[in-house]
Amino acid sequence: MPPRKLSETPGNVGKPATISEVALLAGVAVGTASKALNGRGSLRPETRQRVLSAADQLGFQPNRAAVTLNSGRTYTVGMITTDTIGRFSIPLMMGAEDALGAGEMSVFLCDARDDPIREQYYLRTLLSRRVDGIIVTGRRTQARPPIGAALPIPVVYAFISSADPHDCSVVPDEAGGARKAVEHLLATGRRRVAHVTGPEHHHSATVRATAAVERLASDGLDLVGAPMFGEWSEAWGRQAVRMLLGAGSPFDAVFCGSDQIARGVADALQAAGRRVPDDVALVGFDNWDVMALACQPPLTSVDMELEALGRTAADLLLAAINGSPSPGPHTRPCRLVIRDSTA
Amino acid sequence: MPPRKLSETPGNVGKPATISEVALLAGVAVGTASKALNGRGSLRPETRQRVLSAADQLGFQPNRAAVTLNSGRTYTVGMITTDTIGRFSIPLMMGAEDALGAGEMSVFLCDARDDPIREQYYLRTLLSRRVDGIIVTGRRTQARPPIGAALPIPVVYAFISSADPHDCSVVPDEAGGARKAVEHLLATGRRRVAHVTGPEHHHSATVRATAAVERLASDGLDLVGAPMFGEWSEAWGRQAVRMLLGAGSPFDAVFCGSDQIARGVADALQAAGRRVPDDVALVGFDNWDVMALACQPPLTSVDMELEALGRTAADLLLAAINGSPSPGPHTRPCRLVIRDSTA
DNA sequence: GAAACCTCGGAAACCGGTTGCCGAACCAAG
DNA sequence: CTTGGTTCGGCAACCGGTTTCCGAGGTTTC
Repeated sequence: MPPRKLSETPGNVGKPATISEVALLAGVAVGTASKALNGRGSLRPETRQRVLSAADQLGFQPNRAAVTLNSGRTYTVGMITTDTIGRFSIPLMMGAEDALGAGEMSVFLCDARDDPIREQYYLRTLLSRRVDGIIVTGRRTQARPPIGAALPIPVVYAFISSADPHDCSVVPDEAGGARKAVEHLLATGRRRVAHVTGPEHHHSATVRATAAVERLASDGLDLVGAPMFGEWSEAWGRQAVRMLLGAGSPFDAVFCGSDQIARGVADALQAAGRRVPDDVALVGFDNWDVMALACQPPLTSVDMELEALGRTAADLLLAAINGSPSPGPHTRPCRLVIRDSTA
Repeated sequence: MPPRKLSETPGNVGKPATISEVALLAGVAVGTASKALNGRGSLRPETRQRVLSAADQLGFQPNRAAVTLNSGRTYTVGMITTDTIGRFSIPLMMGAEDALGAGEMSVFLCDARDDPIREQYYLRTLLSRRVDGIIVTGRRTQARPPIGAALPIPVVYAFISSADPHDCSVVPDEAGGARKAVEHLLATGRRRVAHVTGPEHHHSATVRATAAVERLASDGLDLVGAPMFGEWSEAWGRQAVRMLLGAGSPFDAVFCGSDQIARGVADALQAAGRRVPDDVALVGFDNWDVMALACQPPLTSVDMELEALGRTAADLLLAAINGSPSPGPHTRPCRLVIRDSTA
């Protein structure tokens, strides 16, 4: 990114300059100006310089539509969030936008709002605009039907995955994240671990619960009770603690399916006179700073590294656009962030 | 440059067809096909139909670059978030994207990350892509320097405002929101209101505090103590309550500059044995569902209606693109959402 | 001094649509 | 049969660049 002056006044006003105006000012033909600006052809250095300074003087910026028309490339990708732009989409989008911007790509933002009609509308729009590729993101990790069949451009699914195993999908290793959480609890001496999480029909909830159970089993341990499926809410976390305490089975750790649940659990434990982490250690999921840091005590949590995931998705898309596709599912590790709730 | 693949799949969702292919299939000239598809010129209905079904059969979508090239319009706008995409930008962006999508416009997403260099880079990119207009958003309502001088396309500032009073800015009426909050507390019989808010150097904090003080004064009342400036965090809310209780001045309501602060206040009040709303009524700001609903009790809060604000900004931009600019600042009212914390 | 070779830059085709202009074909009227 | 008016659709210029091809002029070589 070359440092430019903030106000190139002559070029800023009115209509953008065209290459023919540049050529006229430099006293050359249009084609020659094009070569000079792109470092093509063989020109006398002096001529090239004359064109360059004319372009600079006029604040010339090539019209991308014209460039697109004969290169076939738009240097643009579409990003479709299948559901509403939310807490999970944002870091994904930021990571992707970052990686694409570094590759001189611009990003079309499309918010499909869980509506298949809108989704297809945006798909058609993007194809009409001849984007070089598409990233599909969403809130849930569950596999979804491909967004289209036999598309002329590469598509990468980020966070969500495509039901077609040949499609390129980038997903977090949620099971691995859950294992890391359990391992950390075991390493700090906990043996009686309960699990409170979201609804059973939610893919993430079952994957994480299953991984937690299996990891405990490989150390010959059982979960305290069954995995407690409920909602992704603080209220459910509080309620679950009341149920746990009522059941009477002792427990010294709770692994939660989300930070919101964990925070509800923390509040309810405190209200019941149980100390965190002394009596009960607590691990959340998502590493959502708003929850994890405001919780008392601050929450150990599993971070899915969504921004890096978005960046990876963008890199894979760029590679596919440049002719090196990486079909199939790709998994990225989660990271455990240790804070006071398990100290 | 790989050679263009010709139709290998019978599926029409495949590679983009050109208008000349449509014309060939329909047995007409290219220009005629164009007229048929756009309802221009005078064609026999039968001919028009033949072209339309040919286009349908090939899944024809006009190449937007070509359309752009001779209309000069891209049907695209840029959206620059000056700071990181976050909690405030999202509803703004969603609202704007919604309104623009309804107008057949696509949106370029640019995340400037509080970096002026990135901002100018994106501005140049957008201008090079000949977007029809630009929306500038950000996290803070404070006026900022114009993003560029004498730009050839309209610019609308949403949430943040431009320091140039001739620029079109759409901002929430934060002072009005604060007044509504105070009025509601007064209407429910509270007389001793404290105010806990964010840092004094933050524009929103001072605007809201000033409005609250003035509204109380117009009823002949004073704030309990001075406005308490601190951070936008729960921890500060908790600390402020300890300070308030320590100071000894009785209070029956706390108006908070954010929901996060309010939640901290709620927790600390409960820990101190004060009941909400019986002993102390509580009003937050932002109506951030995650905080306002999870708070115990659920929080009365001021909603800045950011999504509607984004929609308004987009509508103003569309109007400006179509030749009817609305320069200067525009203010949109806030809405008070009443919940149990002031019941 | 002539032929071969370079250098440099202009002319024009092309990308994929849109649109103004013009002429062919058809019809009715004189 | 000619004239005038209409209808319909083709031709070609144009949008703003990129790229290929080619030729003018200068230089080298024998």
